[in-house]
Amino acid sequence: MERYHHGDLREALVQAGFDAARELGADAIALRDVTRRVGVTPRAAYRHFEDRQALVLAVARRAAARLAAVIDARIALDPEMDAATRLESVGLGYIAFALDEPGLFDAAFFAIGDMLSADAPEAAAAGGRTPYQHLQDALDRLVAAGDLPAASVGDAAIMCWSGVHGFATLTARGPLRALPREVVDEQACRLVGAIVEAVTASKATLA
Amino acid sequence: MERYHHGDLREALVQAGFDAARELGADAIALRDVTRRVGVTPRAAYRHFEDRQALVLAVARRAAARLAAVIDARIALDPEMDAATRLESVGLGYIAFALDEPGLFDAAFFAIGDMLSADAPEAAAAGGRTPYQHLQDALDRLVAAGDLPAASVGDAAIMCWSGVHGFATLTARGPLRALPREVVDEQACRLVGAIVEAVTASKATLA
DNA sequence: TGTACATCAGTGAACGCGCGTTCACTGATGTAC
DNA sequence: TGTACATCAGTGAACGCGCGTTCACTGATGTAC
Repeated sequence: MERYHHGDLREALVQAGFDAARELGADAIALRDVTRRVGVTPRAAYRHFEDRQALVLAVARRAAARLAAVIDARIALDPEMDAATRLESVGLGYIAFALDEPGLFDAAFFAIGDMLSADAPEAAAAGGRTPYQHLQDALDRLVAAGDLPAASVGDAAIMCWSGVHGFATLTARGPLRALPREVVDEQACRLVGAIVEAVTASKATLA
Repeated sequence: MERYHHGDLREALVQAGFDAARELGADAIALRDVTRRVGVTPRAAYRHFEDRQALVLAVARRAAARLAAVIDARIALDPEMDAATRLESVGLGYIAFALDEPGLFDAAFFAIGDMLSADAPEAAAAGGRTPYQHLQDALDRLVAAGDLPAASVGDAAIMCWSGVHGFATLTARGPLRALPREVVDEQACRLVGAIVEAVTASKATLA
């Protein structure tokens, strides 16, 4: 089974890094460890990646893609949901991912940054969207529905992302990590509901 | 000047760790590096700290105290401000600290967790309050002013902290770190304003 | 169809690094008499 | 007031670890003729 020419060593290395990140977060993505997992010499990694940083980035994109897939799945539950509900689904998917996969969430955060300016296709899920594109998309639908002025999309994106990311950070690995899961889930619903309400309420305030 | 018995080596080590964290964050607090900065043998640190973790915690508390001091200073600008303005000051102080001292902010986050259940006095600033106590205090004043139902304080705390922490993380070292400072400052004002509005609006919704 | 050979993907060993932690120790300090 | 001595706070050297990265190399592969 272990042939000399590996077949797709690059893929295997990214997957091993993904597994490592899942267990312990982005810092745990070590080039030596990853090659060890695959059963290959450390040197072999340099045939496929410039340096450690390049490997970490590839893993981060894969983790981001997984997050996008989680959001995809939430939306797929009810493709006909209205724009506000869709925005809530994006936020709740984000939080659920952070709680269920704190290591991957940590790693993904590395890659999500790319998505602001030039989006990396590797960070998209099967549905074709990156996590940030999901947020954008939901906000656009809110605009189309007349519940958000187009000029407020930028502010709304920052507000949604900040609230949801902060909550995810605090509860997944931060100071609120000791809260029981059901309490966290309930708080998440309330928080996301309040954010969406605040964002759409700005229609009246700013329009 | 360098006497054999150091005088207060413990204090010197915490300060050196603080300096290290300021430059590069919590991960940069290395026991060997810290003793090197102070000009002392690595072994000497074990006379004052159980292990590295204990040193990191001490530094984290000092960083949290610094954050509390920044908030103190904002509030001191106008001791007569109303409750809502005070809450905004807490949030804006939190964000400003993260932007001005990302390394210390990173380190402080370690310690802020303690503040939920048993507060560590070392994490308080001269004013006597820890960062989290500042938030609690501002919310209590909102309740006293009749702008927030007492039953909503818990939800409000999570909402405020999440929004502000997320924004701070995204802009200080996260994906939005490239935004120019003046844009960040303006967004911070809008975000904090919206959060406080949302929190106090819940009076109508929930009361 | 069979073989020569260039290309490519790995090997295996070594480098220097900084880390946390432990060893047996020694020099400085201050207290008891 | 002077000295013996227990206590304490440091020294200095070493341990084993895992890391990223570089070296010269060799075994496998597939293409050209």
